[in-house]
Amino acid sequence: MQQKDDNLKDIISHAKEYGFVFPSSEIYDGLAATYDYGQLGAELKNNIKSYWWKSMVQMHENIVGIDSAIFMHPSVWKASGHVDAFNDPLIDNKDSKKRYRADVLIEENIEKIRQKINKDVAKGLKRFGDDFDVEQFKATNPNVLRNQAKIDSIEDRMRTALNNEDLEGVYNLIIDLGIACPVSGTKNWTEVRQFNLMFSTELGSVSGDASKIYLRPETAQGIFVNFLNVQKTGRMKIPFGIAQIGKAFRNEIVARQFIFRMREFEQMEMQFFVRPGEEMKWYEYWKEQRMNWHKALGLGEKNYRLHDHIKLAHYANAAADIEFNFPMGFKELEGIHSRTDFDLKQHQELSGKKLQYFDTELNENYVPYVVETSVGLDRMFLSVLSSSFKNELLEDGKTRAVLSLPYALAPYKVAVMPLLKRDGLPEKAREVMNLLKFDMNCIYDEKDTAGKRYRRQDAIGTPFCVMIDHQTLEDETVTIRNRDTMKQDRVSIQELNTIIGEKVSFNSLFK
RNA sequence: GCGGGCGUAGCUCAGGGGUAGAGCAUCACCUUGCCAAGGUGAGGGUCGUGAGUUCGAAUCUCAUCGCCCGCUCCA
Repeated sequence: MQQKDDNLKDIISHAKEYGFVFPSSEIYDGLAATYDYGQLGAELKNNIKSYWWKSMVQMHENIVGIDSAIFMHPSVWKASGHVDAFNDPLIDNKDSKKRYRADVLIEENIEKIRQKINKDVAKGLKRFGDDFDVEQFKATNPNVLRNQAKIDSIEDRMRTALNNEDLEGVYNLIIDLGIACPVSGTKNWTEVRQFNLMFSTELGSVSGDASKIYLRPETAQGIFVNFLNVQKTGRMKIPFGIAQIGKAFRNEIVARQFIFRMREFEQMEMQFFVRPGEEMKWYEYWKEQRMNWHKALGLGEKNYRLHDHIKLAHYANAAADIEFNFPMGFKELEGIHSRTDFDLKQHQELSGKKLQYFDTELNENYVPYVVETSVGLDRMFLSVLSSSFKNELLEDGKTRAVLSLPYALAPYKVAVMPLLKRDGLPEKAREVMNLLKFDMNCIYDEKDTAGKRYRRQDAIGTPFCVMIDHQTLEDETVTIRNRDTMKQDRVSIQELNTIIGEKVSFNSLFK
């Protein structure tokens, strides 16, 4: 484990040193768990997006892509369940260091009082036997009445406080009830704090409740609200999918572990609309497809595993994670969920608009079921980076830092370099670079010794280095050096585009 | 929020009361010429911030801020 943590540290500093990922706002001491992608990170990230987009959208006739807004109508999040389900008042016990949901603590207290009533009822039953009228007893017994009044008053105070978002009121209620921590037994509480999953902001220039809107906590809803738009304008026939890449925001209580869990992150999602009753078939189909997609990258098959969820979210009837062996251990990389017709039905209800599909084969209308695939782009980035980063021990006892990125994902595909900074070699190198730069991202480097330059390219994952030497001037050939084998071949300049182009193309991944 | 760790040059760190150092990196020149770390020179730091103690604080005290790790939450 120690080894693994150190490994993550090395990756973080390597990422910073070479311009992949910087801590955000670093000159102001940074902002917790927020990161910026640098010049090479942006290239790598874009390449990952391309890999996903090409394989999901362009290679499936029945999947199209959209790009919806981050701001959405507030009702969207009521419909999706996000407003109600993720809005918890939390409180900490200072002695046990345990954190509780404040409303749950109060509920438990109420439950205790309810038990007292039940005890009294049980006593009555024992004493009077079959003649005992439970309802009448509850309505008249002073003990029961007193306890019931207590419950009513607590529930009333709690409801009022929660509805008014009066956190102090919730705190006072806990204190007044004398609730103690089950672990430490003390009543030494922190204040009650609200943890909202969603970030909110004000739309328009006048602040007020009416203009409060949220930053989307998932991109999926942008797809659901456009279901009909896309289906009709694209004349889509079920089964079909809508894909999207975009940012989402979640106010995680702890956002940690580099770019693995951030409050601002990017998702690559596809919602696949299917006939009711066929969802499990497609769920299995996409589980397999998505796993194959990951494995095609060649980061190591043993680094992936499938984890089926036992506890399901409120909208799902089946769910699985594709987990990756990150430096911190196996963690979720992609989720595949059978979301049923929950979302479309909810939107249909709240919007009052029919969100249905007329199936000409069945000759009937229905709300489609949905199978979702959702990859964390930043997690994908980390999986690629962490599994590619190596400190190799070479035969001569020296070490080299190398990023063995999949060729298609590498920020630069080729580095062009003159062996010497004179004799017309730099000019010739520029010529070669001009030949290649329209087809692939190139970098030019003439500083330092050849070996040093090779190492620099290894460290940023550039698959190929083309060296222009004196022989080049005579016969138009160059050496091309491979990042992984460190072997060189001499080839003619004319062949370069084909030779390199073939190897760095996405096609090799799709086959 | 709690607990722990850490803030000195771009990076890795040394220095623990007398006014800031090394290696690497950067830049220039020389040398070499296909797998990093040859030579010479140069630039670069109000030692996280603020207060206190002291003749004097990077160094001691207190506070504060930030980052990292762990715990609580997680679609």
